[in-house]
Amino acid sequence: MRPTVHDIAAAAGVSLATVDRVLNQRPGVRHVTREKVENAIREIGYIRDVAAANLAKGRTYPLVFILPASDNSFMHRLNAEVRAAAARSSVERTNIRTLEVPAFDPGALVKVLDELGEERPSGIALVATDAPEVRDAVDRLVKDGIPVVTLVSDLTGSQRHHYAGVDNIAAGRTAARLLGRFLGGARGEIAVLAGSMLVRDHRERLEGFAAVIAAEFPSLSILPVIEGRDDPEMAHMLVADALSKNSGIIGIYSLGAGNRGLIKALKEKAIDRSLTVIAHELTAHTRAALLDGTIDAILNQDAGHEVRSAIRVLKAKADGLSVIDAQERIRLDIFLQDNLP
Amino acid sequence: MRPTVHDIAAAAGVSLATVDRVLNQRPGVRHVTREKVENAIREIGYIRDVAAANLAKGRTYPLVFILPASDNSFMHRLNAEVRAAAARSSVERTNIRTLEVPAFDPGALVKVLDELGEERPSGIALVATDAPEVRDAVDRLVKDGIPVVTLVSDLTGSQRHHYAGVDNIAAGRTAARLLGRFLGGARGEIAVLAGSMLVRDHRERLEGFAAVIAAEFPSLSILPVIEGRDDPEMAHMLVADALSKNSGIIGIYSLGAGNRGLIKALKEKAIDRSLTVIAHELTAHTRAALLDGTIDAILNQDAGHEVRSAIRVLKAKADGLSVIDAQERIRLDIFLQDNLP
DNA sequence: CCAAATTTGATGTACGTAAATCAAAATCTG
DNA sequence: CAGATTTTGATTTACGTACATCAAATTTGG
Repeated sequence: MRPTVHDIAAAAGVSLATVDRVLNQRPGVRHVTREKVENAIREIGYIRDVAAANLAKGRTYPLVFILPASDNSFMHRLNAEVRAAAARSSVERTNIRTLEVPAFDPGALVKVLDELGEERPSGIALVATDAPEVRDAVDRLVKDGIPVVTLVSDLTGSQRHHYAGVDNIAAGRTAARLLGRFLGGARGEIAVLAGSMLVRDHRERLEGFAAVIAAEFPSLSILPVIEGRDDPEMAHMLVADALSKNSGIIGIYSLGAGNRGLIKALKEKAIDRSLTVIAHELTAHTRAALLDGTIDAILNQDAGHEVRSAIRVLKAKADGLSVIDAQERIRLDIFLQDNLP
Repeated sequence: MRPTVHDIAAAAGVSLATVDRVLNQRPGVRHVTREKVENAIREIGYIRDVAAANLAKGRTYPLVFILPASDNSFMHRLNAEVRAAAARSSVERTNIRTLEVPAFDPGALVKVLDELGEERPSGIALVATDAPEVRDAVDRLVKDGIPVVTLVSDLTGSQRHHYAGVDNIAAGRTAARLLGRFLGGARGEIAVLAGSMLVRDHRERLEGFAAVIAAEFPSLSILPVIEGRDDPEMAHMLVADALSKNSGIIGIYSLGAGNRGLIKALKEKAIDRSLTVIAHELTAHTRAALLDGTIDAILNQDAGHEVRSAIRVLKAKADGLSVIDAQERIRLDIFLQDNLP
């Protein structure tokens, strides 16, 4: 049987009340006594029964998710997953609130973060806009003892407790190797469709992609990045245009959203050409395109896993517990026609 | 606030004791009263607080993992993950026991399963040997109300509650497409190294692999399967032999274990040849081979995820709760040099 | 309609922890 | 050393559920 507070009391030769004072850092315990109790805790290997403690405290974990107000399918998905998690709140003792902030607006994000500093929720998960002032705001929260997890997009050099998202440099590198290998030594040009180079995850994907292409596939050259602002219409126009003008394009890497437009352009302009296409994010559209051969591979991050992981980590940090690292690593999913879920 | 048993009692106009009798299916409640209570439960949306219930019951979940006594790195890994989970037992209220049974021995497995039917643990996870008598033994357990999860290898047509493992047909198909695409239309022969065609997961991988090669890569032909019994020595010998005798081999698919031997053979016999190699299971050896270019891609199933998922599912089933399906889907990991964990 | 059987209610204890109160003991201050 | 202060102990209640006991009410059978 697992040791209880009573066992600590017996082992330390003190009363239950004193044990409680030590465990919950309440005042009124002499230094020597406190140490006696702490030693006993260590010796008998006491671990607080979090379930019982939460029951006694009537504890819930108020968590806040800060998401950008972006109108693309991935953010919708993320939002839906947060709501799904909120629907499990009563079982998980969480109390989840979602705040939407304008995308790419560090000022707005900082404002929200600072307000949350007053409110002191049990944890905060945010899709970070990578700016120094945001980093500082996050560091203030962390210093204040509030668990912070970055979601999907990380924050350079910040003190955030955890990042629940994929390694985007690795994603870009993987895309490059897949594309390069699929093209099998052919010579030609690669078009890259991104949302915006202002977003850190897109920048990182491009960085990884370009590095591997340059180092390992010298017969391929990357055209100037097409920025489609994650917007299907715009992506459609820009890609169609590029395909019309440049007949040397043999591959496309779509590292952001707006793939609906990309696919439309491909179906219009490239039925005769055998383009190799790698895209990010599994949606109804990209899935269909993968199955009909318009797209060759899809790289994906599972929004549901990211949200659930963020919640697990925030709860654990709030209780000062450790997490199972391997469990919280968000993996890059690679989908071909054959392994779609 | 979440409704409690008291709220049910009030809503149904009965006493706490009666609610308790209904909730825990104790006798001595008239049919009409039982229905009144059940309606109240449904109406106010009561959900039992599992943490409090477990506390009151002093409940633990005795779980049994049945693993084959195979001496390959994947099974070692699986074993280690079960032990790691057992180490978390006190926190998770589990009580995990591992039973090793001879591999490929349906009789031994059935015997163990039948004994467990007497013992009635909270749940059983087993690496199934795909045989009718095993299926029947599992179905007996399920009929008896014991939650059963197959792990890594599934059991055809059985009533098991859940399968915690990858879709091996999809894995084989994925391997084929990767290999085919990487080879870019070249003509030649593909060697397949398996453990044994008696194991269901290996058979399925081959089945998927062969289907896609036949359908989509007609320039490739598959050589008769090499059965290395998941043994490095044997794999080494057989692969070296095949490479010596057949200069038409341009690709290799290793769908089982024993990759250490494969890699050794490749380094000895194929330094001059540009073979494309796809292997299963990420180990220290395959990882190194992937990084130095000996292997081109690794397909992997995460043993840790499989074990943790099996435990979550068994606990949920034991409590009659539902699981988050997306969370319990075991994904096929595809690793290239660039996205290794 | 009465006795027997069944159903229901009332109540208490337990699980492991948190939190509060009050009294007793120990320590410190002057 | 008295008195003030700090530290410690003892005890109680609570969280939401499980489970047991005994009494009271209701239903059933004859």
